[in-house]
Order: sequence, then structure tokens, then C-alpha cells
Amino acid sequence: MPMEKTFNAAESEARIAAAWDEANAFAAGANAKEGAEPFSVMIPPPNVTGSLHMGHAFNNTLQDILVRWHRMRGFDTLWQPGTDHAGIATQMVVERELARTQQPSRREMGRAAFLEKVWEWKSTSGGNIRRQLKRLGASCDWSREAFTMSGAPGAPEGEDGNFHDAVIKVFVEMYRKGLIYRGKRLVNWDPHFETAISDLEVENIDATGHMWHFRYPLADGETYTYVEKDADGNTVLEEERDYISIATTRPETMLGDGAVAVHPSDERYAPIVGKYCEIPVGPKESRRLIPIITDEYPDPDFGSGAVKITGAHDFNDHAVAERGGIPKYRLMDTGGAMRADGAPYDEAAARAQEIARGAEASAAEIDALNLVPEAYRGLDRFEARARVVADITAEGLAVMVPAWDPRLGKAAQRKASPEEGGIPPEEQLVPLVEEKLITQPFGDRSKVVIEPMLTDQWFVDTTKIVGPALDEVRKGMARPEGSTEGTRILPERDAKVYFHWLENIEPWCISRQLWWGHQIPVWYGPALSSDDPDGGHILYDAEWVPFCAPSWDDAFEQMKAYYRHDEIKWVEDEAEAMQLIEGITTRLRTEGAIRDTHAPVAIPVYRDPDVLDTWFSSGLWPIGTLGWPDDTEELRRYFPTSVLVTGFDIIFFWVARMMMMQLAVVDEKPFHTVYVHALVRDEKGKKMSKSLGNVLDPIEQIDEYGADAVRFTLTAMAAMGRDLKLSTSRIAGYRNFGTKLWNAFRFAEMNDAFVQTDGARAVHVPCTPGATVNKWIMGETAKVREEVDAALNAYRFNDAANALYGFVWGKVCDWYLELSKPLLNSDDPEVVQETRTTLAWVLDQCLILLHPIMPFITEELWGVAGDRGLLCHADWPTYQVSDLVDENADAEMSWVISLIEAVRSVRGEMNVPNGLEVELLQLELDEAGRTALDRNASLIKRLARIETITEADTAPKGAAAIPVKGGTFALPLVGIIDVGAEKARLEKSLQKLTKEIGGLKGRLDNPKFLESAPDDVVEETRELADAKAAEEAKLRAALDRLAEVA
RNA sequence: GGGCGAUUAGCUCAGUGGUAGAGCGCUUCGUUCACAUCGAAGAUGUCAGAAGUUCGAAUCUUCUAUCGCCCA
Repeated sequence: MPMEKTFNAAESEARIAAAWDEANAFAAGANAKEGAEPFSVMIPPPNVTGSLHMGHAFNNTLQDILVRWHRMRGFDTLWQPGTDHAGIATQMVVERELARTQQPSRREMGRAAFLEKVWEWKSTSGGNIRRQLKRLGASCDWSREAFTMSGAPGAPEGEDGNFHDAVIKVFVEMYRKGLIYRGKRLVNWDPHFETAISDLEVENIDATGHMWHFRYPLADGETYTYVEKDADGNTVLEEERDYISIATTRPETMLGDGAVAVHPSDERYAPIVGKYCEIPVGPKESRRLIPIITDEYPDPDFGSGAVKITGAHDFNDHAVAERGGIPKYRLMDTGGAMRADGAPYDEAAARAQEIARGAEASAAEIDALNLVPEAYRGLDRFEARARVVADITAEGLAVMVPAWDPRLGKAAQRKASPEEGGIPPEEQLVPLVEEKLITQPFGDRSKVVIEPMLTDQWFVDTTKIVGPALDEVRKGMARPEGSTEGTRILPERDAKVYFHWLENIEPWCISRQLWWGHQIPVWYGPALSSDDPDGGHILYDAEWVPFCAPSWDDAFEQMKAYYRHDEIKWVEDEAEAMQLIEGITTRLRTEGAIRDTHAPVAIPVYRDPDVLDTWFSSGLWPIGTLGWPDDTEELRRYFPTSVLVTGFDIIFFWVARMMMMQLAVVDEKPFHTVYVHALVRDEKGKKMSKSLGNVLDPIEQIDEYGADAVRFTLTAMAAMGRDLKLSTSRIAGYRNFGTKLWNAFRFAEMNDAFVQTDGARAVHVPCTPGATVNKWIMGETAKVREEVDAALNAYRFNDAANALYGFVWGKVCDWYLELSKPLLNSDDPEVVQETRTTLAWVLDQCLILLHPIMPFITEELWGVAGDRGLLCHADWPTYQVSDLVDENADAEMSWVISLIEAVRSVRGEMNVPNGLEVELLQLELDEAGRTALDRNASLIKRLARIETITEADTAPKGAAAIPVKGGTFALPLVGIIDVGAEKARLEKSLQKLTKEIGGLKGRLDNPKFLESAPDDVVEETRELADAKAAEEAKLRAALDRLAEVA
């Protein structure tokens, strides 16, 4: 049955994918040669809620190329797939789903029930991305698909695995080694999701905002002389003030101010440093006084030069507060509303006043103080801001300026001209609300403004584990070619990014106030009042002491040892534990005894409710997916892995953390090479995003053009380190390339190239052909094979793709297929047989070499062209240029091709009708040319559409001249050609030639060039100059003859 | 503000010191038995600008301009 005219991707891809599946073709170790080296790649786990976008398609295409290439070369290959559990994103998706289907909310159903819902969602919807990756052709070992939450408590059937064990074990070990600690720190708090997030999950966005200026009155009616000087030291303003002017973009945080700071060198405020000022908001009778202190942080040239210090709600202020021992008052609840808990404002403010005056207070007490006045309690932070501004302004404590002040921005009025009536703006005073560009932090998922918040969190002490991660990459960057020592990051630029980040690393906050994730394996019980094992008591206001252990049983053992008995009760949460302790202590107190640990009452303990950052688990991806902490066969075989292919946007999130964690846990780098690729953008260069609506959905593209076209496009554009701008016309172009290849097979099939009587064709070199054309194409094949291997070895994916494109289309289809036609129709059965064999071989090579980039169409054609197993397991060739290139055949074919091109060019420019076969005159010609002409006359005639080739001494008048290497031909086109046009054509060529010769001569006449340039360059230049000069002479001769006619 | 990168044909981009390239688009011609998702031919460049190093610069150095990304 004859082949269809085009490849039907939609129909074939599914069938081929099924065949691969059925053959288990991508299982770890499939097609490995005896004693093969391992080659393993970890997929960057996509988010389980995710669907395939172009970035994934790009990332996975590159991985698949490497993996298929290695598999065909007989490596013991593993491509490990899987997804991560994406704490925030998944919780968000499931909560939204609950709301949509009008089910009880997360909080209503409680933690356990909610997690059940999440698992349910995962099993029905979490497989999306796997199906999509399969559509792309990703040759992962799907039987090993991993998940970062596998094996967690509550995981349903089918979600077993030990990733959870690995995560917990690492946490416990790192905790015991002192690499993980808990502390009350200022963290980025997401008020929407009510969890801490890492600074990498914060997007800083510039937007026009406002800066308010307020007066903080000095305490006790104090005044000072405020002097403002210009750059030359001249006084520009001098006035008596009873206040200090403060600018802020977040007035609601004034309620938690602990001090006002000025720079120590700022003379304007020197007289009042050490004095107190009043926070101008809240009930008048109980306003707080705060000290005026000095710190290096305030910039005297910015605003008034004085800065309010709110240690609990700003990172810079926090540092100042730490340095100056300033209390840090927390103002908001987890949802970003002003606190409504605790004692009435009067009491809290009075206590805060004592503290400001020097009274001792614990961090816990300070945290418990709610300094939000009743009027603002419970308000959303932005609502509170508006109220604070309004109240201060109403009281006349805003800094006032004329209405035309340019700092007011759009709100500023223009100065009135005298003839206009009313109050001129210069006399009208308005509150100074500066309009300016403000950088605000936003949660990258929630898109709400992030609030710096003082909370208890867990941290990895990254400074303690960063060293080896830096060393390994330093080693890798310096290693020689071919070595796998250390870890090499490509391109080099991204190594710089890596170094820069790790050298300035911050502690990593790993706790999240979510439910979906690995719950922190720490239980808290009340601390004993003394270290003395027999004298310890539990006090009413006991601190909590942590017990970190991989399981409750282990924790329980620790608790027994600590409390010296086993009456321990695991309760729901801190509140319940607290209640029980209160009960115990008050009851025992009334009995006249402080409870000791031997009393017959259960000690309440509770588990830390927080979960670990998803990146903490994906940081263990390399070892976790291979079965660690068990000592598995796979771990021994495939770890450390070979290459990590990933986008530059997760160098910090993931790559750096994997480096640190693998080194910290198993003391071994996770991979020897990291290939960092760029971003896929739309055709205008914009980042693809849903909100812009410029996303190209890879699945839609695959539906329309086929997976191979999408893959080839991405590969051809994968120049290292450059963003790719993707357009559908490009994809269509490479779909056409597939069609071209398809039709080459159609041609071969029609010519019986695949009919073999002696069994399956071997992949290795089939014969030693006699025909020059056959020798030549085999040499070209060897060249491209070397090129492809060299390109892939260097991760130059685009070079591999372009080399193959040029070879298949430009060499095989444009020339070899055409040149083979006369041979296939030869009367000599040996020539026919040899050509069929060569043709089949060459096309097979195209399939093999293209397979890693275009797996589907090549697999399909492989099946069409013979019955010999799957192409994805075919042997990758190793023949070399030195084996297959025949210099003479090369030279001969170049000559033939250039002659045919020259004739076609003349015909084209002279508008000789295609159908018209013309006569070709051979004028002078050297020996090599004569031989080449003799041996290939039929080819030349056919491809250049020549009727006869005759020898002549001189060209007739009015013939078009065709200079070739070693001689000249002519096309006698009397009556067909336009003499003027031919003259113009020749003159144009001559002009170009003269310019080139000028350049070449200039170099050759320069003695310094001859002296300094390498010999082969000089030689090349000389040859080229000679050749050009010869051609010039021929063209001149031709022009002369033309002149005779005219 | 700090860092990284880009600027090459109409468009998208390759090109690490030695003859400026590819794909797409464009123009002309073409129903020859693989392919019109095709074939043949053609046009198109101050390699952002300036200075320097070099026998020789798109390529190396410095500066300038414009644009982008990351980090504060």
C-alpha cells in the first residue's frame, strides 16, 4: 500500500506512544549495553496542580533529547519523572473547589477531612501534567513516577512510597546537627493564605503610592531650634519647633512604633536626641511616648531625616530595634487585620509606657501587648490606615504645605494668577501627602501585599551548609573537558548568579502555616522549671520545650526521659495543652503543692501544626526519588545523577537548595552538570502569562502541528542562554520539515529501496559503493553524525537541530535524492542495487539522528522502512568522517553541484522557461573537470535541464558565460537571452568579485599579514584570491564577447 | 542604586579574531512520475554609535545610547 502524502501526527502519535508503553521502552536501564555507564536525569518536578506550558515543553524536550540520545548509545539510562505537592497552590485549588461546589470550608471540616479532600483531588486531577508530558513524547520511566508527599500519613492506597520518610528523616537529622532552629523572626507574611513565605516568593513591584508627613509632638512641652542648611552651609530655615516631623508610607504601623531614629550626624535633631516624643494617634489621654534615638539607618537627605521605628512590621526597622533594644509591638493578626485580642488599649499602652521608660519585659509579654486602640481594633490594615490618616489630620498634626507644592503630585494645584478670584493655592494649606513611586512586596501566588510579621518559624541555618555547595560548583567550573568532578553550571553566566546568591545567603524559613504538606516532626511539652531531674516543676506560664523525632514513638521516648515518667497525653493544639496545664497547676496549687513530675497527672503535649516549605521536600528530589533513606539499588546506580536541565528562574529556589541539601545529607553532589535554559516568550518578547492572554498552549500546538514540530522548533531556538520568542509560523515551518522527510521515504519506497531479500538491514555501513554520488552522501552523513554528537556533547541543542535540518533538507532531499534518480533507473542492476542500499541506509541515518528531537515521525518511518524493533532502541552510529569521507568523491560532487547551480542561475535570471531543454557548450576545461563531467553527464543534464553537452573552442556570440572551477561553459541562448540583461548580470558579478579580490589582495600584499597570520589562513586566502582572479578573467572574456555582439 | 545580558537582513535569531549566515516573509518563474506543508531563481546588511588593541574586529577592550532581566 503506498504511503500517504503526509504524516498524520494526530493519529500516529497516540499509536506510537502506546507501542513505547507496551514495550516498556523507557524503563530504567532499557536498551543498556552490557556494563553500561549510567546516565540519569531528574525531571524538575512540575507542580501537581500545573498544566503543561511552553516552558515545561521546552525544558522537557531538552531533557528528552539528552535521554533518548544516551539510551540509543547504550547507556544505562534513567529519566525520573514526578510532581511536587505545591503546598500553597494545591491548598488554594482545593479550597476554591470546595467553595465552588458549596462544600464546607477548610476550617469547617478540619485538618484531617481537608487533607482527605486534597488527596482525593490529587488522584482525580493530579495526573494532568503526566498525560501532557506523554503527548510531548517525554521518554520518562513512568513506572517510577514520584511525588513529594508520597507515603505521608493519610495518603491513600497507591500513594505509597517513602518520600515522606526521607523528608522527615532529613529534618530530624538536620535538627540534631543544629542546622535547623526555631525562632521568633520577622518573616514575609501572606495575609491571604495566612502563612509565612520565603523572600523568594515575594515579588517587589513599583507602584505610585503616598507618603504622609506627620508631627510627633515632643513630650512635656519641650521645644528646640530647628535649623536647615543648604549644601554650602548657609542657613535656609530656622524656627522653633515643639515636634519632630516623620514621613511614612504606612501610617497604620505608627501604633506599634517603639522609637524615632535619626542619623547620629544629623545636627538638626541633635538637641532632642534622648528626649521623648508622642505618637500622635489614639485616645489623647493615653498616648504613648517613645524615645528619640540615633542609628546609622536613617538617611538624613530622605524625607525629614527622622524615621519611626516599628520593629515588628518592617525589616529595616527590625534591625534598628534589635540594635537599640527597642520593643517590637505586633499590631496585626494573621489575616492582616488590626489585632482585637488582649487587654484594653489603656492598660496595654500604660504597660508599654513603663517599658519605654526602662521597665523589663519578656519578648512574649511584648508580643502579647495589643497597642491598637479600640477604635481601630479589627479593622483591615488598609481601612485602619485611612482612619489613622483622617484622625491625625483632623487633629491638625499633619504637616501642612501650600496647595501648589509639587510633592503633592497630581493633587497639586497650579498657582493662581492675580486676576483669578477665590483663595489662591499659595495661601491655602493642605496636608503633605507626597505622591511617589513605592516598591511594595506582593505574594507571588496570592497577589496581596505582604506584611512583615514577627512570628515563630523554623529556619535552616544556611550559612552552615552553604560551603560545600559553593565548593562543588567552583570545582565543576574549573574541571577539564570530559570530567564529571564537581558540578558544572552552563552557561557560565548562571554560575555567577548561583555564586552571588549563595555568597550572600539568608536563613531559609522552612515552616508554612498550611495544612497540605509534611507536618513538622516536633512535639512541644511544658518545660520543667529546673534542669535538676528530681527538682523540675511545671509552672503555670511554662515555656514549651520541643521534642524532635521521626515518629511519635520516638518522641514519646524522649519525653519519658525528660519528664521521668510516661503519663503523657498528646492533645490537639497549644490552646488545649495550655488549658490542661492551667488546670493542673491551679488545682495542685490549691492543694498547697506545686505539681512535680511524679504526680499522677498526664502531661499535655501537642504537635507543631506547621508544615514544611514545598521546596524543602523538592530539595531532596534526587535522593528521595531513588528510595533514600533506604539503600536501594537505584540509589547506588543512578546517584549522583548526571545532568539537571532547568530554567534560570529556579536556580535559587531549587538548584542551590538541592546542592546544599544533598551535600548536607549524603555528602555528595546531586548532579555533575546543570544546564540552565532561558524563558520561552511570545513572539513580541513578552513573558507568556495568563493575564496577558499571550500564552501559546503547547498542547494546542501539538494538536495542530504535531509534537515533533513543536519539539524541533524549541530545539532549533535553544541557543544557550537566550530567551526564545516563539511564533506559530516557525512551528509550521518545522512541521513542513517533517513532511519533507516523510516524502523522502515515500520516494525511497516507490523506488523499492526498502525491499530487502537478505533479511533486516543492519544499521552499520551497508556497502562500499562504487558510484560517486553514493560515496559522497555517505561522507556527508558521517560529517553530520559527528556534528550532531559534538553539538549534543556541548549542550548546543540548536546546533544539532540546524545541522540535521540542513543535512536532511539541503543535502539529502535537495541533492542526493535528485542525483540518485538516474542511478535508480540505471540499466546496470548492480548500480541500482547499490543505490537502493545506500538510499535506505542514508534515510535510516536521518531517522536515527533525528529521533531524539523528533521521536514520533522517525519512529513511524522506521516502522515503514522495515521490521526491526523500535527506533528508540536502535543503535546510535559511531562511524567517522575518516571512515566514510572520500576526498575525490567530495571534490567531484562539489564541482557537479556548482555547475548545475550555475546553469540554473543563468536560466533563472535569463528567464529561460523551465520546460525548455537547452544546449550546454563546454569551452576550456581542465582534466579534473573533464573527468567529473564525463562521469556525471547524465546527472547534470537532468538536473540542469540540458539537452546536449558539446565541446566547442569558442562561444558563439550572444551566449551566456558560465565560469566553473577549472574551466568555462556557455549557454548559447541566441534569441532567448537579452544581451543587455546578460551584460548587466555579468557586470554585477564582476563588481562583487572585484570587491572581494580587492580585500583578499590587500591582505596578501601586507607583509605583516603573511608574517603573523597562521599558515593555513594565508594559504586559504591565496587559493581563494587565485580562484577569484580566474573567475574574474572568465567573466571579462565573456563581457568582451558580448561587446562584440552589441 | 547594584549585577547580568542584549542591540546582526522586513521579522525571529545563529555566528568566541580570518570570504557576514539560517528560518520565516518578500519578488519572479514552475501542474517533469517523493513532496505546492513543494521546486528553481532573486533582492535585502554603516553587524546600535564612538574610540582603541590587532596584519585583520560582528567577535577582544573602553565609553555612549537604547532595551530587557535579576537583586536591593
